[in-house]
Amino acid sequence: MVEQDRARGTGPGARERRPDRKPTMADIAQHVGVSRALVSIVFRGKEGASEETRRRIFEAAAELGYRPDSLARGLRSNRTRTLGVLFDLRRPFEVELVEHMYPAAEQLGYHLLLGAVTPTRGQEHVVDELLRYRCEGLIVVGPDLDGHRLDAIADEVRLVEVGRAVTRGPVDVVRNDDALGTRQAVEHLVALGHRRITHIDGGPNPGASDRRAGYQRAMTDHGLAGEIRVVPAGYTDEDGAAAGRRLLDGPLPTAVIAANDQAAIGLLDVMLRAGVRVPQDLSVVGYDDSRFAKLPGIDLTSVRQDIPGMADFAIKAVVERLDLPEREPKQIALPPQLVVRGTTAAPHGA
Amino acid sequence: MVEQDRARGTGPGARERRPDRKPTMADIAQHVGVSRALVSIVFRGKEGASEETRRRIFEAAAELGYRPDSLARGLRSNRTRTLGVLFDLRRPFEVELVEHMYPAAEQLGYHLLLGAVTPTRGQEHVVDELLRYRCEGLIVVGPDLDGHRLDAIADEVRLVEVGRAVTRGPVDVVRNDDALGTRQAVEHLVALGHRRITHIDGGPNPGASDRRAGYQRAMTDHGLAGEIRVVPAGYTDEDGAAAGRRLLDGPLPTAVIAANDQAAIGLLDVMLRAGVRVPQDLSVVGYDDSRFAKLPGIDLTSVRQDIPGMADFAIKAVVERLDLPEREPKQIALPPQLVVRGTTAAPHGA
DNA sequence: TTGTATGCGTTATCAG
DNA sequence: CTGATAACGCATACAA
Repeated sequence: MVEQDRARGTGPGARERRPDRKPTMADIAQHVGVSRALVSIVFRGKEGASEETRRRIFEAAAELGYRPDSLARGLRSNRTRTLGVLFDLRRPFEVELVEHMYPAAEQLGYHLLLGAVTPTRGQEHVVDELLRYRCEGLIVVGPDLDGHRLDAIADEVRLVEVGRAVTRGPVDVVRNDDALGTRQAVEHLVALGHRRITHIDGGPNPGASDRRAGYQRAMTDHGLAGEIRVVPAGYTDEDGAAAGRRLLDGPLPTAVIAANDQAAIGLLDVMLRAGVRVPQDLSVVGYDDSRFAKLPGIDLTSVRQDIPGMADFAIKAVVERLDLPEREPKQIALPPQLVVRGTTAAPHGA
Repeated sequence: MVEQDRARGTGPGARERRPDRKPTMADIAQHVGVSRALVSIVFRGKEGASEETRRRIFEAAAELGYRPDSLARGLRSNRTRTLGVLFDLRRPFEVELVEHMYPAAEQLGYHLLLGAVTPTRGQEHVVDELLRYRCEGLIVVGPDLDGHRLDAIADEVRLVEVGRAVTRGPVDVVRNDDALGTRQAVEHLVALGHRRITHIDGGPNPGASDRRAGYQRAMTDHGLAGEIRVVPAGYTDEDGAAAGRRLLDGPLPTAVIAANDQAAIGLLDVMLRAGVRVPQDLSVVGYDDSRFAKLPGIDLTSVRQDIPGMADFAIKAVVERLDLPEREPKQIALPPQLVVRGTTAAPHGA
């Protein structure tokens, strides 16, 4: 019932101009006058073909517009050299992480297959899609799945988790040392002379509990256990703004450390509207060093995660486990770095 | 004779626990006790299998952890139902566009294959990669390639350009009506009572010339041709800040329309530092309605592009050209929408 | 250095 | 509904 036989010059007429069929290895073999196998050898860069033959084959390929077929190649060789990356397109942090994975993968001879989680596509769906393409490793950024589900996946494919560990299985984990980040913030403020430093908490969000713990331990280590204050909030502007309003009800601290930049910005806005000067009356530190932090007019002191380092580790970990089947999974927490900008200064009394 | 020889439990030992090989259709056919062809029919959702059989097959697939192989499927059927999307990971606008393409593609039964352009991967490279995976259509967001190169690509695959047209070939183009956006901004300001409205130009960047032209025509249409002022700038904070400093040298206009949000923010910062109150002394309009515009403390009136509409059009266009081979390529410019926030108000004298 | 034969997992067609 | 058979484009041992 496929009645549309669109005869594109089927007859004996000339058909050199536009090949209506994608050229294959057979076409270029015939064009050059060698066997298909030899063409395969040349395209894989294996030895077994003379320099002259290589040249002629590449020439013919360029002329005919030939391009190796990834599907056929992966199917036949049972080796796709592809790594799936699961991440959330709406999170700039994750997008930036992915961007840095490319050079690392390329250098090791692997391709990246992007699996974007969006409001319409859950993690399950994306993992399934990636696995259908036979990716050999999977890098899951900010996993939301429960541990059991990821355990099952780790059974089929090498797995790396970025951001947090949700699995007990043979899985590499790379994350930011969140606690160290807030510790650096505390130490920066203490060095400036602050003592009354309040933490705007991130609630149940990823990394938030470590950031809080880091704050608390650092305060304690500096003899400021008595000054510890934690205001419950979250990771949004609105959370930060609400925390700011609560802060305004009582005597202000001289500095706050927010669980992330968004919350810091919401708080900043409330403070400025209330006539609180930053950094003269109040120092503010964010977390993530997002693009917002760098904006003129915000210029927020913030904690930067080592994104290139995390991307690099994730790629190398999965490739190593692919190459060395018995390598033990590793877990690592990379140190962040405090970026000092205009929202922190010595407190009034100092 | 090729049918039965892949005996799973060949040896006498039990090895049911962990299949060390990825299950295939043959495995699940054998498990259920039907033919492989029938399993194929069921997984393709074609008619020819009883309800009962379907159920048993899906059950067995779930039990064995079977997943259809996209590589083999695409290779054999010569139909991947995959659309390649070329975009720049570092541009939030493009990322958001891609996010909105998913539901549209899914609904039409197509998959998206993401081809991210990064500092280490040029457009050429990405196009090549996408084509190797046999995607049937290609959506190029913000094309940088020269026309000739894209013409050649349009020859191999259905092509849609988003953002601007660089090709003369059979290509669909969807873009924002940039001129209409600045016209809306002008009309908003005129309605508020402004007459001295200056444009902060976007230089050679995409869309900038249309935005400038829209401003000029709208001013003229409102009898304000004599008030037209264009300050050369660009798309960055710094460009906007420099333009702001130039503005401060002379008598200020009552309103400015920046070529994009970034420039508006840079200008905003310079103005606020110089003691110019916004919107009391100066109204400011941005373009793009980026995440920055929505930030508390910025709250920028801005022109929002119809991102879902553009994504939708792009997907539908490429799918239509796939299904209806003779459909003529379309070009369309979608109307943007002005989002009024806190940086615009009536001028002093009004 | 080059050619031959086989199969990867699937779709697709055909006759039973 | 079954079972056999032929591709799809390529990789890869093995023969020449």
